Amino acid sequence: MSTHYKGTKEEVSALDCFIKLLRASESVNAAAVRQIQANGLTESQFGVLEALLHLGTLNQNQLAGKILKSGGNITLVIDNLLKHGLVVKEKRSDDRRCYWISLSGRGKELISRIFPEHVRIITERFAALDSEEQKQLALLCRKLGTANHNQEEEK
Amino acid sequence: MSTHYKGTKEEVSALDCFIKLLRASESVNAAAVRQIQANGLTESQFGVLEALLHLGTLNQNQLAGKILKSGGNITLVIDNLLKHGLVVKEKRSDDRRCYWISLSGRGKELISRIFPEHVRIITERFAALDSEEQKQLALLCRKLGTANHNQEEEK
DNA sequence: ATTAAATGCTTTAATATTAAACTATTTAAT
DNA sequence: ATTAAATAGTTTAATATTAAAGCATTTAAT
Repeated sequence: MSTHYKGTKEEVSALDCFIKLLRASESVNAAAVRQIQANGLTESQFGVLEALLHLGTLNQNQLAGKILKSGGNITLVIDNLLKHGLVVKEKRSDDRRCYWISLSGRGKELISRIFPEHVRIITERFAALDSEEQKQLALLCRKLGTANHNQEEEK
Repeated sequence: MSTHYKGTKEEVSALDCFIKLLRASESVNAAAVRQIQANGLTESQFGVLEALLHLGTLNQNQLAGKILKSGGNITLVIDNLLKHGLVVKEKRSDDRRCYWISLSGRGKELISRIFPEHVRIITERFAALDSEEQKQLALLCRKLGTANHNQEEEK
């Protein structure tokens, strides 16, 4: 995480790139998180509501995958959303190990109101890059993400 | 955070780019975190040790800035590093509000051993991009981060 | 010199997160 | 049909994180 490290050309380049990647994503994300918290939600709660809005009813396992959190954590996140009356949890009849999680009326109202604002904030931040640059950035990130994903699988 | 959102061209492009940026940095970071944890450190502890290795003695405030965590949190992180005998904490004589935090012998030995491996892991992941692509990615990220940084200041 | 504000750090309380052990249920193998 | 393995979710214990309030010290204003 430093620009002071003496290594090979490849290492210096990769490390430098990594730091800038982290900083950029942290920086944009910070703006998003501020808005999310201003609306009384945690990042995880927002992630769950957003997934339910755009993908419809899901079970907890699927939600855990979507927001990259552990199963145990999802139990608590859903629990808190239930307390706030933002989601509905129903035991499935066809597989009684699972629950259907979906948006309540209030939940749908909330996330439908917040999400466009969320998009606006992200879009504002990305205005620093023109359309072509965004396309390039997305491509490079995908290349990096995909390559890494494959490496995970190999193990 | 969805590819299902119907918005303007700008919004769809920004959102898509944002998701890929997040995924890419999460993906590379995950590999780094695995190694850090395998060595019995938390991400924050690693960040502090790394800062001390490359920047020398710092006070807690400076460390908080480096690893982007709250002051209260640094107190605990340093405390835990002290317990493991990896850092040294000395009250400054010229400003008795501050402490000098520096690496202990063991701490220096540990981070000096771990860091090159850390670099190797990052470099491996970034091998998915050639030198020119890395330069482009770094540039785009810097542009994004810098722009955002400015927006923070404005408020 | 005195006082007010700022700074550096700690403590506390609330919340989030994970890993691991656990229960209940379903699927697959024989 | 019985049993073993896999899957979905919960609980628990340990740790991390933050925000806010507090203490000690330094700096700046008068």
